[in-house]
Amino acid sequence: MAEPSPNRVGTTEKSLTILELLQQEDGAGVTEVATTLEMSKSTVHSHLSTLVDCGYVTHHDRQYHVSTKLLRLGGRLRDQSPLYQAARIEMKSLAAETDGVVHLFLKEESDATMIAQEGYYPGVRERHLGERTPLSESIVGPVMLAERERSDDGEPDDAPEEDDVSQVDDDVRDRFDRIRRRGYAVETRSGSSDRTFAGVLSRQDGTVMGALTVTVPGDSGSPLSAGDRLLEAIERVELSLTSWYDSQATFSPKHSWHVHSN
Amino acid sequence: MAEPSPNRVGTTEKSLTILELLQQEDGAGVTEVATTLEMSKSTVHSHLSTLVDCGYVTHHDRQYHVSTKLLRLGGRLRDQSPLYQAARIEMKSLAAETDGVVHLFLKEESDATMIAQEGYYPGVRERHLGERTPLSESIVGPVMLAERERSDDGEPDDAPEEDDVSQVDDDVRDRFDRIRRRGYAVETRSGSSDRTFAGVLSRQDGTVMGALTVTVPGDSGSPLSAGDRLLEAIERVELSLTSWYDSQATFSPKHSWHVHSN
DNA sequence: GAGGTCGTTCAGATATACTGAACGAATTTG
DNA sequence: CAAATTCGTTCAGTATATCTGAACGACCTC
Repeated sequence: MAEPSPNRVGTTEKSLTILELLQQEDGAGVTEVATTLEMSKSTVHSHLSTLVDCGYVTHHDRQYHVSTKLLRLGGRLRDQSPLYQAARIEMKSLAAETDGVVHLFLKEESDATMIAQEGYYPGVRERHLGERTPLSESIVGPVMLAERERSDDGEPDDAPEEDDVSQVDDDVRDRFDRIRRRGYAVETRSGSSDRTFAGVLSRQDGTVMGALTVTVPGDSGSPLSAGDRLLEAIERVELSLTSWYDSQATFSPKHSWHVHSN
Repeated sequence: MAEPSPNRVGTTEKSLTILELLQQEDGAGVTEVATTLEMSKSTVHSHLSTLVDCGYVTHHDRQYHVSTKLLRLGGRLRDQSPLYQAARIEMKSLAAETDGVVHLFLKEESDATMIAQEGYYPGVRERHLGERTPLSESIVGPVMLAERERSDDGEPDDAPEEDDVSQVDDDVRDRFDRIRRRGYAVETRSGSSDRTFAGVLSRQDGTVMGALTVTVPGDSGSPLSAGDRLLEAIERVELSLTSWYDSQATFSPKHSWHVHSN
């Protein structure tokens, strides 16, 4: 919490800490925040009043809750992203045809963030909106890493960065080979009969933008059709995505949308 | 912007203003923010560094963007809400059976906030996640106001509050009567053949929690089935909702979830 | 290669955020 | 029903941390 703070910061950090505490506890009073964060009551009151005035916190009945403004700001970030716009239609049809749950992930550095969900059935693995999981822990990780290796084969491009893919053992490498040949990865969670199919979304130049997954219950129809259907959806999303980028590039070459090409 | 600020605030307000500017412009540089908000470049740099350290802003390639942390915080607020949990299953089935788009609204004071969407088809009215519209402008407004009037008839309950329903003309009153008798409202937007059916979600005691809407294309099947199907879904959601509140009330009578009973 | 723009850093001066105590109100205890 | 406690809020003073302005280095443009 009390970082060495290489840059110059201070008051805002406290306000945001309070905000996140309200999120975790979902709702708290002044003294509760003050004792938890070891701050003066009056200080907490000032910060909370500020957050209320700015619309980030509500103040009903002596309890402070985070408001829906965070959802609104984050939602517009998502809605404006070309990845979401390109995937929207396919997510709907993919979920409808497979009768499963479709998740859209956005690649951020070495993590994958879930930004959209379509479909639902009781008992399905709960993924939270905006949930950020490291690539090494999620199923989208292997498929992204495998895809990256493939593009690296084509052209050395940039530096290999900070990832331990260079020294993978043969076991993992074999798995990557399978994923690469098939185009998607399959995961069967322990304790559940659900199967999750995950494929990567990348641009024409090979940069990975995100991933698309579809989870179907174990007792659903043909097990292979979901994977094939996923590949079709991915192909269409990538097509729409590249066409969007082309139209943007020729129009206004200002700033490309989140091209963390590193 | 420079409000009279009845309370004591200051630095945090500036940081949040910068954050919202980054959201609107989707991404900006230091000088762009400084000139827009009439602040010193070094000041803006400090605030942006703070936001980056806290994870609310990313800093790739000389451009500052809002990160997905806002979506994550807002998403957890939504996922934990009993309204969303109760409506999840019904939203899916309602969207699937009507082949339309289902929106879930949360009532906040005199506004309705869209917190979840299920289904999609090209050309449908775009509602943004977290979008907050006054009750007077949206279709969910009349249905909520009509429902409130009905509950007011039953028991005077609280004070009539600040709303101009008391002096509505007969035209509006007739519309309310129709909505009350049917249970939902229908809206046909100009320039589109889509029809939106909106119904209110309320607890057993009559307090309005939110609204559920389903929008179907004009050329879809039977026009009435969507409304009937909506009523079924609402009934089930309200059932699940009240049972959730009962289990919570008997378990821990600490703080009820967002009971803006006023 | 020169001019301009942009991001970043640094030290000083000013403003302002933090502390502590006290008040009123709501809630719980006896 | 009354007393005591808890909680939220307000207020003035002090010390802190924020803001300013200029200067440096990097990047892009002409």
